[in-house]
Amino acid sequence: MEEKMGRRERKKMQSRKAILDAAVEQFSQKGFKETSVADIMNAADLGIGTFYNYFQSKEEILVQLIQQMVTEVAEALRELKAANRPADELLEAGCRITACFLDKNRYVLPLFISAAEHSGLPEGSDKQPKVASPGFKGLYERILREGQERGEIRQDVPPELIAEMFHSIYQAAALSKLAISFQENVEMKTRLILDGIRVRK
Amino acid sequence: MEEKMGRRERKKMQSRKAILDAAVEQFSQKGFKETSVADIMNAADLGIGTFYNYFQSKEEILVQLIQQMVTEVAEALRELKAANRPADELLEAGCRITACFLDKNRYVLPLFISAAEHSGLPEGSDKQPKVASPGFKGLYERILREGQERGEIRQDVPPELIAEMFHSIYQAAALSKLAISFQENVEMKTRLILDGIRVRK
DNA sequence: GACAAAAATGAACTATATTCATATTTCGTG
DNA sequence: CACGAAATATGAATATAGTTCATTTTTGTC
Repeated sequence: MEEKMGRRERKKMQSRKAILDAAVEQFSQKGFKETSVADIMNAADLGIGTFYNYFQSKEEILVQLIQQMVTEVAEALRELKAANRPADELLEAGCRITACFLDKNRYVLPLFISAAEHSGLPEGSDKQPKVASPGFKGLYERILREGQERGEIRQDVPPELIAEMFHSIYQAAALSKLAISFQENVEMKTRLILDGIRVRK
Repeated sequence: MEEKMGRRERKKMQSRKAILDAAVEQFSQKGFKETSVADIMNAADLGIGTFYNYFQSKEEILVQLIQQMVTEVAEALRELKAANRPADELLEAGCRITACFLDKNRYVLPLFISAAEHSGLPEGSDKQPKVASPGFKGLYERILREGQERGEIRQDVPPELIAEMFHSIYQAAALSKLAISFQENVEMKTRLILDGIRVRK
């Protein structure tokens, strides 16, 4: 890989990072819609026009932020999966990892939610950004499928469906107004699902 | 109740309905964000300014639309609940009613989703419209609680949590890209949860 | 130091939500 | 019926924010 990097590229990375950081800060504080591109660029101490040298639109930066976070968590999950543990254990651990990540990075919750917004666009719309979930959902799906192959998970539940369910649990927990913590919320639900899909001995 | 209504009020209702209908049509077709107030009012054959005699903002009309739909479904559920059937049966029927309603009213799905958008706003924001869910979630919660009292539902699962879970299932199904129908999607997940929370005999 | 490529910039452009002063319609009253 | 007041309708004007672009500034090379 390229380890060398001219001053130019380094500077460009710096600006990019400054914009991303400022965006996280502003989005977390005021929400996506209430944050203007001008807000972001002021916080980043850069001219407004500069924004469009790095991102195609205000929406794109949100998508990239989410993408980045999902990748980070998915990476941790993938490592765990390599250890070849039974599916239910993996899923429970996965939920713990995710919850832990979100707990440490409180600011992502509002972003996570803002992402849902874009799904409101009608099917064909070319503006529709393909948001991050495949990374997550695909991984969960594979874990479940392999669990089925090993006879740990019931055969009569479609993995895509359960994966979707796990995903929606995170989404819902992020929005939750309940008194319990994100972690508790997600763990209880996860265990419930696992009880439902585990092959009973 | 007032059954009498002057021509004036009748006309006002007419305009209101025209705007709501036009909004549903336009939102369903182009999505919330892509629909302008002008689009709505053109479709309703009314002046643009008139919109603001009926709704405070473009967001408010979305909230009212959702509110209206949720109320409609919740009403059907409430009737069913009066029949005093066991909780799991009620919940399964509830899911069927909701799925059926959404199937008949395809246009609400995009709206349903657009509603999530507003949850992205930070907590304190006075702009945050309190969206519809309480009607739904509250009802599910009560059904679950009564099921617990009758010993049909496990005591160790907080009803608020399960209610939230059901809610998120609908949300997710609306967004789902899976091949199966909304109805199938929701029914499978519902049965899974029910299996998890029913008291085993 | 001079030239070219890359990056930064903010004024100008565009689109759209919202306001508002005015016009039109409705309806009770003399 | 006529009149005035209250309700409703209206679209031009305003304000805001995303995006473009011609220009300037910075960076790297010879």
